[in-house]
Amino acid sequence: MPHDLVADFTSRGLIHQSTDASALSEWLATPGRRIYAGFDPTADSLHVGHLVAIMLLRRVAAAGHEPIALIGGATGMIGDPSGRSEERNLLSAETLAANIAAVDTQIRGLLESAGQPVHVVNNADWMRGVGYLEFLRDVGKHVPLTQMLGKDSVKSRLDRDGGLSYTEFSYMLLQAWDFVHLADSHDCRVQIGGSDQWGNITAGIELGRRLRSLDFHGITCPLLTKADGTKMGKTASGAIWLDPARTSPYRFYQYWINLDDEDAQRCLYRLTELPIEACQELTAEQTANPAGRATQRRLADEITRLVHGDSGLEAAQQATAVFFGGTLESLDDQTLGDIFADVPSHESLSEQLDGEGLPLTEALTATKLSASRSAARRTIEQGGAYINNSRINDSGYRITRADLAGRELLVLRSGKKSYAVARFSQSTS
RNA sequence: GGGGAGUUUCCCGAGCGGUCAAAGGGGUCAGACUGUAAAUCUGAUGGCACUGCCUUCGCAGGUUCGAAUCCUGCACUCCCCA
Repeated sequence: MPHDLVADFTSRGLIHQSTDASALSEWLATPGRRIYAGFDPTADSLHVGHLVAIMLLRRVAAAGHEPIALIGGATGMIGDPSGRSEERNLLSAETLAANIAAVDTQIRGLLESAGQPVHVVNNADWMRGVGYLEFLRDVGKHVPLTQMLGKDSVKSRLDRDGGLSYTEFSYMLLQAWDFVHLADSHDCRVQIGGSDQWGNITAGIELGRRLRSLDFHGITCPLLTKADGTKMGKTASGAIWLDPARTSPYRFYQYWINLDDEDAQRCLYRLTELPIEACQELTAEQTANPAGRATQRRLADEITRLVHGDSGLEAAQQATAVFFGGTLESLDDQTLGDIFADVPSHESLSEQLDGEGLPLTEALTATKLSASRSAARRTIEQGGAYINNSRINDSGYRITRADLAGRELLVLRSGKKSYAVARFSQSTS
């Protein structure tokens, strides 16, 4: 099923800039070409923003080529100024090592099912032994300053008050050298990345020409942004992570379900492996019946399955079905218990329900549904608080055993879509 | 080295001795309308034992019945002249 990679990218709106298209197509006409994209280990998990690059590499594999995922163990020590308005904080060596290990595992998990050999490399492995003088002579000598100063990433930062440090300024040299190194070690000639990587990629292309007399190619894809201009995957409460310990499958799934129509449609093309025709059908269905949210549902299904597997998707769907499915009448502890771990939840002792009961404000803050008791009180007074989906208007309300949905669980809700399950277990002491 | 401007609640930004938990905007949260959408409208937005109390206006002191507002010192930021 290999197909034309460039055509595939183009039809999905994945090309922002690229080097000479005909030369690129010619190179890619032979199956098994190695193509790389880089990931800097800035945290111990990838997040939604990295998903585009991951999907690009999966498409590379689907097109019969071999993806190389480069983890920036070396470059991560420096910090890429691209797309950044401020100097980055340097990470400690220990943090970095932990991040690299975690990201390595994630990337393999996401790419190995794509059906081609996957190469995961760490540029620290080849940068570590390189001395400063050696690097300046072998690499720096071949990069004109005018070229470096001309990069948008550098220019925009120089225009700002903060400027940028020599360290960050040098970043592109490292990435350029990575490209040359991968050409040497893996015969890799193509680098792909987000549109903010264009400057770094072309730096590598230039270096390849000077040092090896080779033609390198590059493709960047548009940075995934939402219709309102903000970055994809950013919410008020932080990034949406791929690590289930940071962002539960349920939250992850809900993120996609909640996208507005326009964003969901774009993501369908760019972040799923559904054939173009299927995408078109879904968007048509969406237009015909907006309330069905066909695009959002399919998008959430596809991405959640890829990242969290069938079991993660199932858990997310189950929780969604229970919370958004209408009545909560038929709730039993079994069903809720399964959801318990996946949504913000809280466990406390059932004794709290005896006597006067547990203040609802207390329960809302304990489940993180409200930031403070004042906030909880406000939510209740404004009509945003629910127990088992019935609205509670009394900010002095106390939860008692009568409120339990099953034997020991009940569902709290704040606003339209924030749910939490509270469990009241018997004291063990 | 000299001269000037600044540091306010999540962010921007008013305030220049009491009526200041501090205008306005943004963001966020809740409500209405909807489709778990967008847009729009409404309300809320430091904490708590909430008609009250406590903590906040760079940091540390001081003046005053009373300070975000005045004085002193310190830290950091920016601008101009060298």
